[in-house]
Amino acid sequence: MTAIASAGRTARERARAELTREIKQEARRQLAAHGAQGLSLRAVARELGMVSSALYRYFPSRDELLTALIIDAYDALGEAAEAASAGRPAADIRGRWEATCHAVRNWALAHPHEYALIYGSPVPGYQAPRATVAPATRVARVAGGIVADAWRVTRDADGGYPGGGGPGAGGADPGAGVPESVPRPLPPGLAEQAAVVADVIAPGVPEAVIARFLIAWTQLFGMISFELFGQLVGSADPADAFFGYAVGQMADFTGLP
Amino acid sequence: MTAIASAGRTARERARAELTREIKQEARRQLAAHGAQGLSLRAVARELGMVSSALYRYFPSRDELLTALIIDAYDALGEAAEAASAGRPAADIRGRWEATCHAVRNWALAHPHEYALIYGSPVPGYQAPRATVAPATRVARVAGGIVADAWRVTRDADGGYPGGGGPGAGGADPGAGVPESVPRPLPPGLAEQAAVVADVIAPGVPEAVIARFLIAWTQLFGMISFELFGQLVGSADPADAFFGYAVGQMADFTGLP
DNA sequence: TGTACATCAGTGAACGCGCGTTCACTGATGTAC
DNA sequence: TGTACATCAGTGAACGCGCGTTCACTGATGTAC
Repeated sequence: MTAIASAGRTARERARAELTREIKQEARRQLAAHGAQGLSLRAVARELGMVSSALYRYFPSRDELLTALIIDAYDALGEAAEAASAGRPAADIRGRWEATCHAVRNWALAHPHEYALIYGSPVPGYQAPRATVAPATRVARVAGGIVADAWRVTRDADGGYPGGGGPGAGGADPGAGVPESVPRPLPPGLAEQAAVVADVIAPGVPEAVIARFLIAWTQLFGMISFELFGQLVGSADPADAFFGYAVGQMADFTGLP
Repeated sequence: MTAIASAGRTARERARAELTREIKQEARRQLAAHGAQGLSLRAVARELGMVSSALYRYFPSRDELLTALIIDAYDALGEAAEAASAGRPAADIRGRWEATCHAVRNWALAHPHEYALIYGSPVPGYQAPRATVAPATRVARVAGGIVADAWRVTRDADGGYPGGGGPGAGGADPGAGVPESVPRPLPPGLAEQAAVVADVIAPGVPEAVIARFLIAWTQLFGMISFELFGQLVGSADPADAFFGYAVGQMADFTGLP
């Protein structure tokens, strides 16, 4: 019985860590059954065989418990995306993009209520605290990294990145031909916003590419939300084929090699 | 005092219609304040100066009231889209598309909680009845009509609709060039689903075009949801410029002239 | 190593609140003759 | 046109339920000497 230097040193600390985990786990179950608004401290306590007031030793209020669940959800999604991207060779840019998109969808399908918690309608009366901002960007960072790599590769190859003739580019090109390839100049405010996004998530990538990436990104989550929330019933449901197709199309659209 | 043949004939009927309207109106206010789960019959009655049991003369249960609100929301959104599209000349296809997209966004911004009610996370424990299906398709019908018109125009002009060389087309074209214009073959299930969508919403339009339209459509709602639910904070917020840009890009992508 | 004290987890009762729905009722409005 | 009866809107009390949070408490665990 050597003293194992585990995470929680004393028995108290270990018990506390474990119960904290169990509370969140049970809360997640409740989330799945009754939604965020239906998450009840009393029900969680009941299920764990505790008295409701005991939970206040672990979370100072219901909202703090919700916050913990939100942060965990963002982290789990971010981790899934990171693993998916890392599972492909760094040079396989399109493979990383597709794997990441599918990982996001798969996580959402596997944890629909946690997905709804972070990407669905906000819980009325609940204001997400600052602590949730950082974990929220984690998944976008994965995608941004892929776009940044794509940009570097394409530029080094021939500088022929569509609509991205350099930072701030995307000037009017009246060229005819296939409509969807007409580059449009970025409207005033968007270029600045895209520059900020690039700084945070994909340094060095021109604004025009970031703008297209944002379009692809909102498409991805719009598609997943539609699938999850039942909006595709009667059209692209089941959504597997549509999803795979859209992911490829949006990779093209963003200009991934 | 001639007998005015108004909608409700007797005084009772008129009073009933009016109160029904007032109840829904007050319920909408509650929705905005506390979300769908926080909608309370008692609170609605209280606000109207009635006793809670009186509401049961108008709606047999809380869920029926929710259903009425959902149907009204779909109808209001559909009507806004129809008006926007009809406000442009029929031949101005891109103008109709952009007006429709902006109308959807503007309605969502003006009625965020009603938008959340129909496009946000589903209310747990509430199962939308069949009666909500038809109104739900109304807004999509507007967009489908525009795509159908676009298809007719482009085909009659030169048959050069991108990726749409006829129904069921979209075959592999290995052409190099700008990445986002590479037509990809539709995966197995998607072509059939797209054909069904075409039948309902945009008759005669080839599957490949419908598939792109579905991508544009999910992008539109993904973007609006991100804006409304606070997911764009730190990137494309405020979203006006991004929205306008994306609408144009997705019109290109769908192949609108 | 053993004792005295401080810290902490969990209890059980209580506060004050709101909810959806049912039911027997009163009184006003509408209808048939 | 006037009366008798049926329909319907709204009342008020009640049922049975669940919720978040506070508080004084007991007893176990940890720490300092």
